[in-house]
Amino acid sequence: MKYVEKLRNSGLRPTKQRLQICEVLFNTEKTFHFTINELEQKIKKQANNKISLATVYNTVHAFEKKGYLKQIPINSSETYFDTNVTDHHHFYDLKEEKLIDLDNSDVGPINILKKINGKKIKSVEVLVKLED
Amino acid sequence: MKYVEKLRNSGLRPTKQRLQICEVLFNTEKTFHFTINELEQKIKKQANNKISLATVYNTVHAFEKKGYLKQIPINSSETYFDTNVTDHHHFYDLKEEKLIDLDNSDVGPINILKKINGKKIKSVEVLVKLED
DNA sequence: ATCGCAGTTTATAATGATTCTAAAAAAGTG
DNA sequence: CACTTTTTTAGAATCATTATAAACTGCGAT
Ligand SMILES: [Mn+2]
Ligand SMILES: [Mn+2]
Ligand SMILES: [Zn+2]
Ligand SMILES: [Zn+2]
Repeated sequence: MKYVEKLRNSGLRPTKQRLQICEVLFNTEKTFHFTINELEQKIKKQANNKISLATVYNTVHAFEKKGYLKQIPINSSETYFDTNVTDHHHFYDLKEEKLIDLDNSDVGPINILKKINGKKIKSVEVLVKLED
Repeated sequence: MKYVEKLRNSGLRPTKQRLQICEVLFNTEKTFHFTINELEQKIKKQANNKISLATVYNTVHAFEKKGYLKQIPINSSETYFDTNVTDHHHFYDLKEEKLIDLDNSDVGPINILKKINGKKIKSVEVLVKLED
């Protein structure tokens, strides 16, 4: 399995459930955005067996902590995750409630002039809300 | 009362509760960020009488709809609101879980090059996460 | 291979922010 | 005041997420 190493190197045991979730999340051409519920549906369909919801949450949080996923800050009732962990930005289509990637090259360089004492910048994220 | 007109002009009846919440939210030098629970505490202390939690929610949402407040997209269990409704950006101090304003002038001009067919840009918000 | 243990999964319960409900109170109108 | 509409309210409901604790599994040591 191609994800066994990845998991072992992260100190995560390559369990059947984690490997299945890896397939769904990472074995694709394109990266994508998802909620936990969307992921659960995808697993059920693509791997056609169910993984406990608690395990899906646990795994997503474990992967996030290891840097394989990131959370997108959106005002939505459900948390959105992204399999694209490179620095990039987002459109948020308010009507469709869908995220669309915005490459760094689609946004001019962002220069934060203000400094906060004793703190360093961890990330800079732009959210562009879209309406009709 | 200085907020009676403001409410009437928005089609909101100037009730005792709304006026009290106006005092807490808008009768200050500086704008600020808050969660519903922080606002409830502030009301209890500053106006020393309690307003039903449902009313605080109702009022905050009514004010948001009228454009007197805005919601800040953050990954937090509680929703954050802002009494500063001008276009501006935010630092988010991950350890303190506090928002700090970033003026437009503290961030270079942002130019979104990508266009989405049939959609227009409603807002552009930058979130800068801070760590130690 | 077997043992033993820490790590993981799971069903289910608990939590907690937010929303809903429907009855009582207050505001606006004349 | 009498009447209508809006608002407030306490409490219940909702629902995404997290906690629990028992069963299971991966894996290194014997
Ligand atoms: Mn989370
Ligand atoms: Mn809300
Ligand atoms: Zn993305
Ligand atoms: Zn602000």
